[in-house]
Amino acid sequence: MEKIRFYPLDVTYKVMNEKPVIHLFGRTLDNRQICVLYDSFEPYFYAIPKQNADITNELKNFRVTIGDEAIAITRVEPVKKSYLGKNVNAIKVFAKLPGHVPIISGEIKNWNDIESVNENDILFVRRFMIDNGIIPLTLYGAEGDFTGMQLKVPAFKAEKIEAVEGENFVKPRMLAVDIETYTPSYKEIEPEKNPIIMIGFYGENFSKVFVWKRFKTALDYVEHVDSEAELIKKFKDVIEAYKPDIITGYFSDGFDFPYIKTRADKYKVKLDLGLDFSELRVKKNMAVTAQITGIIHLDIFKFIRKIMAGTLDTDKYNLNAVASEMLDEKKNDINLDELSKAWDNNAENMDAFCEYNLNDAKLSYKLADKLMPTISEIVKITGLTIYDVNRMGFSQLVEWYLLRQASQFNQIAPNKPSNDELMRRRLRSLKGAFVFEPKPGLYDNIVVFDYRSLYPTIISSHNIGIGTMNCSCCGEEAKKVPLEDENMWFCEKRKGFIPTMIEDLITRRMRIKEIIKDQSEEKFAVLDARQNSLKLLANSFYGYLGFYAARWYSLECAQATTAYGRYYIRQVIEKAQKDDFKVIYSDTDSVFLTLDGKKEQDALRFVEKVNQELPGLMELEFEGFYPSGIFVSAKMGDFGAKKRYALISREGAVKIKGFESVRRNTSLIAKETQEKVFEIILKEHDNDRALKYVKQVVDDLRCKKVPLDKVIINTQLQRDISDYDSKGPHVAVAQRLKNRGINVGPGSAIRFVVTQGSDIIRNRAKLPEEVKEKDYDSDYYINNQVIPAVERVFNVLGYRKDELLEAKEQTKLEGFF
DNA sequence: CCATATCGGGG
DNA sequence: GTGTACGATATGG
Repeated sequence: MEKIRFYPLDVTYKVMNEKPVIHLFGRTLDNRQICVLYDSFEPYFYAIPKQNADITNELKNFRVTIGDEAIAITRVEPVKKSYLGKNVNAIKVFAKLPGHVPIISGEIKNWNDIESVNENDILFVRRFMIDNGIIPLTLYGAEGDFTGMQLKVPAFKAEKIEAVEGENFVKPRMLAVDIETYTPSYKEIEPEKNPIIMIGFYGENFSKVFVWKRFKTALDYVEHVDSEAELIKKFKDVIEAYKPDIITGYFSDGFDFPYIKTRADKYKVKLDLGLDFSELRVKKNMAVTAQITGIIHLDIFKFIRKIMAGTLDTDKYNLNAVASEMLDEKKNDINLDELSKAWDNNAENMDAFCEYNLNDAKLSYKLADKLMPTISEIVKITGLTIYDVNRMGFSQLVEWYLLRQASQFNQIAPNKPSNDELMRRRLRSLKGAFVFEPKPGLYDNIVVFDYRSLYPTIISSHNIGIGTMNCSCCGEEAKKVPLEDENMWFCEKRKGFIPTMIEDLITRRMRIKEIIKDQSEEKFAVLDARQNSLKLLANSFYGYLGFYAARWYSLECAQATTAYGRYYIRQVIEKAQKDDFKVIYSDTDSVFLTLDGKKEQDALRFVEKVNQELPGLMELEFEGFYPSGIFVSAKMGDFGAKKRYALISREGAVKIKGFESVRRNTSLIAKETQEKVFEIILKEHDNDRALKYVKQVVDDLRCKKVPLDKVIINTQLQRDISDYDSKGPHVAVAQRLKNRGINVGPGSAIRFVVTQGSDIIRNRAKLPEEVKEKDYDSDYYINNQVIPAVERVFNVLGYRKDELLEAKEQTKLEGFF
């Protein structure tokens, strides 16, 4: 027997000799790839019999024949478990193969003596990982022997696998991939029809771009091959030679890998990239995914959109926007429409496209590298593989965290809802947070308080969970949830499963926050990623409880959470008003007030006072002081709209919330004007100067001083031109493109400028290329773009719309004389 | 107005 | 693979 130590990265199983064999692909402590095999884990699920029913004999004798295969229960084991707050005598039902579990459980779940069948849909590999405490990226020791099994990496058959002390695996070997395809302007992307032109790779000390035509190039990383089939073979060779743990790309689940697969199939090139020689698997069901056995495919776009979206400012998740914000780097500025032209034209002037291709791969690599600490921490908290974490949303991450913990806490997990139940749940809604509408206006000396992790701390502090709701042990004695029309309470004697889990996440995070300050830069990054992941997960619990497809769904619990939320925020408002602060706005967990002559110190003391009376982990925080802020009305009425304000910090940073300043169908000039107006009003408190600024822009538009590129409006066709009934300007432009023989379809980006004239707008919408510099319609841009963007702000300040439009003061005319 | 359909990312 | 996304926005009835 030999001993090895290794880090699992990707886990699968395979049926061999009628036995499921777990394959743990990973790296050994001395950094070699390995596959650890384990064949002693049995598939099982739970059956909960009705009270006093003894079904062990029936289960033992159970047989079903599917095709010519006889399927039986291999053995049963009585177990004492907890299920939704109650103790139950359950039966662990074992099967020979994972595939037998849904068959057996499906057959027996309707038996009269069976209350329910549980955990019958937990994937075998995940079941194995939970039951054996396997967490990817952490160190394990295995005892066993190397076998002669044919894999691309050494195979080690383990008799025993156990966690051992040691550093975590932090530097997976990563390779980023990006392809460019032949796609003429305004044509759709068609993998069946159009070839891949080039494939770019970026890794550690590795930059390559392969192209299948020959041309002169000054770039040393460009390599030529003779056909697209060769190119695809090269793709396989590079991956096999580089031996990455992770292959990453941007939207590679949905684009690069499916495209490569389609082209490979066309040429009958086998993409047996898996470490077990299995082929790249592209599954085109609901969401397209691409998977390679033993190598983690990380689609970094998916992770960013699903998990990081809330922490980013951008509301577009294309590579350029995301890289700009996260890396402060951009995509190369080229016109991709020209690529296909250059390709047809003897592959001349290709260098810029090769650079573009490599840069995209590089950006994906850098994004994946930057997010690796966060991904790794989510892996360690949930125990899922990187591949799985990459493809799950918050509710699934919470669910798998709970599933793993449930097993540790001897809980049987509730089932996923049936379709009927799903429909019923979807129809239910809950009362949300409390909002104190702001009175529109400009305010000075603003202080903002907010509850730190309001909902998580409520769930923990008030013991909110399914098993603790309306318990008989406390009954009417317990403190009631502040709901008007319902009598609800949570146990005050024993802590529930859900609140225990969330409390654990919150306290773990608090401990990290305490020690994080005096760490080296490297340690800080890891700890910061960990505390952030803990926060992300804790913050998802409330949403999870109210999520219709959740196993631990409980709208009652979600309702109790928001009820307490409303209660506590109202408390702050009332107490602040009693202490003579002026409350101007409040939403969910934050309160904005003005000092009204008092000092910042008074506000700090107020927070302390409130905190003394809060239960458990709940805490009100002093978020900040702002010398000035403006709250704006959504409609033109007297009441402010929620979540629409702009604040300026002491340092002069303007924080804009809730204004559609970056809308797709807005021209640059409208966006710019809005931003500048906020800046002038908040920084200089000079409304007249802000007004003058707008008048100047209006004036510049009238005199055509605003350059053409600031009046271009970007839109995207949503469907086929013929399918539009009402033809907006962008549809009219698309129609004209089509008439010219250019194939525009859904997804085509249409840029246009509204030009002068007396015709209806859609007939005056032109392509920017067709418009001369000063040929745009000033009135359209003034009245439909710039004025609407700033109108609300000026409304609040007591200006009327027509004042914005009045001509600039006569000073301007002096030039005429 | 509410219900249903499509889109996102990618070239 | 003991599986199947999701939330926003645009259009249609």
